[in-house]
Amino acid sequence: MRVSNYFMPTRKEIPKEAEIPSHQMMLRAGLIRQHLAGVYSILPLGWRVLTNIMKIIREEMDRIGCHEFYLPVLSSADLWTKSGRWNTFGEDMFRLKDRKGREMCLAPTHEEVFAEIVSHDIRSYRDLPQMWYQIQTKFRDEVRPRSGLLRVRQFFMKDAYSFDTEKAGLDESYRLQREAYLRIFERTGLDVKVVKASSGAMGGRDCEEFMVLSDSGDDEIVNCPSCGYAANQEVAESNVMKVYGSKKDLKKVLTPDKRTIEDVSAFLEIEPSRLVKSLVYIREDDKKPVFILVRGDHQVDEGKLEAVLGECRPAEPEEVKKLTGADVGFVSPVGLNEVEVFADPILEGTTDLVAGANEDEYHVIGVDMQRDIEVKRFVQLRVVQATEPCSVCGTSLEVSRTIEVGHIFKLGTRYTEALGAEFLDENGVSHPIIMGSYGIGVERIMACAIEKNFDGSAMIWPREITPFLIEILPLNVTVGQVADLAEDLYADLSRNNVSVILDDRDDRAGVKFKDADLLGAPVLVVIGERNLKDGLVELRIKDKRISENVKIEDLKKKVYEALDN
RNA sequence: CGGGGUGUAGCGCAGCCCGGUUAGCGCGCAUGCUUCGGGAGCAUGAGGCCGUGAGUUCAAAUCUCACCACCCCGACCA
Repeated sequence: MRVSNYFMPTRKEIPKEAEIPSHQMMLRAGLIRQHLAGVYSILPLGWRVLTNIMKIIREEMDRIGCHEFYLPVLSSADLWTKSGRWNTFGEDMFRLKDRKGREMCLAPTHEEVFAEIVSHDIRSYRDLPQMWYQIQTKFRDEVRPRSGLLRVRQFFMKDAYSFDTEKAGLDESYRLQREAYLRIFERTGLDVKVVKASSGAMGGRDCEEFMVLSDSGDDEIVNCPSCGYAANQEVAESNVMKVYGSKKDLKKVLTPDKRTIEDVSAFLEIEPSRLVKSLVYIREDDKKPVFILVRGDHQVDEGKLEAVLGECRPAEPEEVKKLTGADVGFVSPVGLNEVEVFADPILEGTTDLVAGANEDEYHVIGVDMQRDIEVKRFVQLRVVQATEPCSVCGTSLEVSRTIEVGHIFKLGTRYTEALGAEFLDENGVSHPIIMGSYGIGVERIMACAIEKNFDGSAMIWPREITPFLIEILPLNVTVGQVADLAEDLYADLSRNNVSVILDDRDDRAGVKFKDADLLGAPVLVVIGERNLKDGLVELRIKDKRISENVKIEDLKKKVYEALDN
């Protein structure tokens, strides 16, 4: 490729809509342009990176016997109604009607469509197991698209599905996918952490997420540097020591206008950890209120909460008032036995606590969890904070922001049962097929690779996904010898199918260097008059931090060496 | 959806408070001359429904209202 006729619209200034490094880089280097919130055009340079990533994914999927499909994006409402997701996907699904008024959607994922194919064309245990995948555009009407390509409404997903006759088979399919994922992320140059996660709307049992540590991410993981325990915050646990306290009688105290933990704690001169934080949530299925209790210095994690309660929402202040007779800030389950209570385990058996009195301007002290509150279930609902002890080995935990690049699920029979995908076993007995689901966000891989390899002005791409492996930079193409040498090297590399780009523009050196920095080829050959006088050419192996002047006669040999390692 | 912010030339911004000539600056773009190993210098030039609509006014980029778009922070996901 020649820069002179390539479309690579670089930008000197950072577009103001971009805050995170990958977004800035992609706009400045001319990889993408925004079309709508969360919808981007991918320009030639960006497309080269994405196709490289897809190529790696295809190779690794093929390697484990997973076969590529191409499924429709347009999908009928019927199918989604059968699986129950026409409703549960809610607003996140793009919906439309055809000219006859038939309801359809733009598929946000493809469990249903694959399961439908299985249900039609797989009959026997002899046909199983199968692993299928596709790399396809997905549409999700995200509540808030953001962070460049990290959270968008139209994106490429590699989604794979496994179909097995028994649980052990699913375990094996899952293992194969998991290992393929690790290879994919290694080849794309990402350092991933595999964490336990919540399966959320997908349903199913076990699942793990592949996370790249980055401050630009919008996920939080907890991990133990010692034993390797790692989990998404939404399922993470820790082992905080209980503080028991002494037995005291319950006593009502005046706490005028002290509504927050900080206020009450300061006013009564009692540590926040001695307070009980009582929150009221309304469960969506039966519309009943529930009390959620955590220690005063802790936060409730709504992800964990939903895992226990199902869908729920914080109660409105009026609802709290009606339930307890007091304003938010003065409430607790003390004396309200008819309301269900879920409490964090570190409160279990503790005493001498402070809680709301269910009367405005009053709290109660001397609360005894056992004596004064009837807890339905003790379960970890709190946000795990950094430095809390690991529940496995006791080491101080780390909490990090991450970007989710992959997610694998052991789905089980949720979709196959709903869609009637069954097989006959050796005895002619019918069983639902056991399914697994495995996703990768293709653009997110690109964004993550940038987050790790862009320093604000220059990019160095990982070799397997770089748009070009090597760039040739003749500094002054009007000088015959410079141009000739560049053209000669370019012709040679092209002949050998090396991914090469030649900046043959008659432009100033500074401009060409800056564009080369944004282009990010790991190998750069700088051909300038100054060095040429001494018979030298500059070879930069940027991903190895090497820069050397090599003799013209050694150039090709050195270049191929640089490309090889 | 709740909270915060921004819409003026392709990009980055000033002007708006306190209405009043042909709406400005930098970058980029075009042409010419000079320059030529890290986003050059000089000169000339093209490029604007001041987000949209309604209102107030003799007069609106500027004031009022509504709407729209985009960005950021929170709840969902690859």
